[in-house]
Amino acid sequence: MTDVSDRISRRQVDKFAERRAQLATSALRTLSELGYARTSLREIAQNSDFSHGVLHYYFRDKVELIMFCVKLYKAECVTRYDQIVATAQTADQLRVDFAQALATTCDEDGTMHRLWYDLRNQALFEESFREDVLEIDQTLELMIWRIVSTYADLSGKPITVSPATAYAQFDGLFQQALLRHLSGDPEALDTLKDGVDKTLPKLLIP
Amino acid sequence: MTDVSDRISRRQVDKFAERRAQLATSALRTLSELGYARTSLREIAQNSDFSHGVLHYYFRDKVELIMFCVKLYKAECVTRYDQIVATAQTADQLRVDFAQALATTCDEDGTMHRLWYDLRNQALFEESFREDVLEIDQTLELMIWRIVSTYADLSGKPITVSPATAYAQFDGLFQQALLRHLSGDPEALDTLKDGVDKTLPKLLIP
DNA sequence: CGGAGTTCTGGACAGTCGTCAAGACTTTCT
DNA sequence: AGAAAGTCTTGACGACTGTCCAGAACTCCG
Repeated sequence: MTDVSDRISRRQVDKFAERRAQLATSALRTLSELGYARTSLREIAQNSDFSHGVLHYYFRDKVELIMFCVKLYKAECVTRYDQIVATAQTADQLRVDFAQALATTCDEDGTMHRLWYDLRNQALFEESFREDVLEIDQTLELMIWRIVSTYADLSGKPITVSPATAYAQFDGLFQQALLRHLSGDPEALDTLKDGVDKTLPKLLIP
Repeated sequence: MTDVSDRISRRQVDKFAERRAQLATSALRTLSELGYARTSLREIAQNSDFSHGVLHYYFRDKVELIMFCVKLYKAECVTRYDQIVATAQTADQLRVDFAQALATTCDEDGTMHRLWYDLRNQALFEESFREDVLEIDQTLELMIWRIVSTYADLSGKPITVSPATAYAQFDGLFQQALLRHLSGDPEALDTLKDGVDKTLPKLLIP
């Protein structure tokens, strides 16, 4: 009896979550194209297989939908960099791979990443965004910290800065590169790689 | 053709420009409070001494008004840091003053600065914003570069990074601190100062 | 004073927006 | 089979937006 109802409810929950993810995935296309402010629920629905009303069936409001979208993207994004940590054999290789990965992300996922920055910026104004934004920011900081501490291990030297400082520096480099890159600057990606190349070693004692 | 630019050239520039500045100043209050997306022209007018119609008498559209506002703020902002360069006697003093100035700006002008970040972010989506945003960004990069190169002179050591990299790092630190500070983190400003303290010396050859 | 030029008001317009609810369609259970 | 629950569509609502404009109010000079 309880087994049956459990299975039923679980299956329905799965289906519910599945459709949420499906809607979120198609919403991400629109959001990354237009940004938070200019994206309407009708526009999202038009770029999906459903009508605009269904969004309120699966999400409480616009904010919940968008937060869900960005978390979905970020969760997948972080794993990509952990692979670099796992496969790196030498400090130099890690440094090069990391710089290349940031440049590739900037190039291929630039439109997605600008959405993240857009949302993080909204958190500067709207308090309701802050909890989720800070949480995502924390996972990114930890991701960078795994890179840096692995680099330190491979180099055999201690780190001199805090996780927050390390993250802020690379985030600044990436953001700057993103702006230049989207503006059509052909050197943006190389400048990014150069910046990372120079910055990473300086986080350790020479 | 009655255009805004016509009025500028035809009339006594003084009075027209004066009112533009007056409107922009009062608009800055609203903009820094609500951000780009949520600020309407009616809201701006309500926080000024005029009605909403007058904004289109002095500004072509919303974009021109907002750009004018941010340029106004940034012009004043940059000068504040040049004073530090002018008065610094030693490298250590410059480093401490710079770190303190960033922390003070973050604390006192945080709401203004988040507007700048908001606008720079819009440029990631809207092409029409990019020209002005890149121009302002350039003046900020140069401002940081004057700090760094003066610091290098006083230290007697050469710089190892490009202006773009130096600016990106400090900008990242500031932005991170701003988010934490506005979120109520009491350590945000100290973390910022610590990050700047650690970052600035590492831009030079040890 | 009077009229021309300038500045400002407040309403109208044509949209867009998020949200909601009534109902239709589909799936699942009894 | 039919009932129940779940899913989705459609249209409507009020609120809000940037822009424009007719005309009131003001300034200034002859």
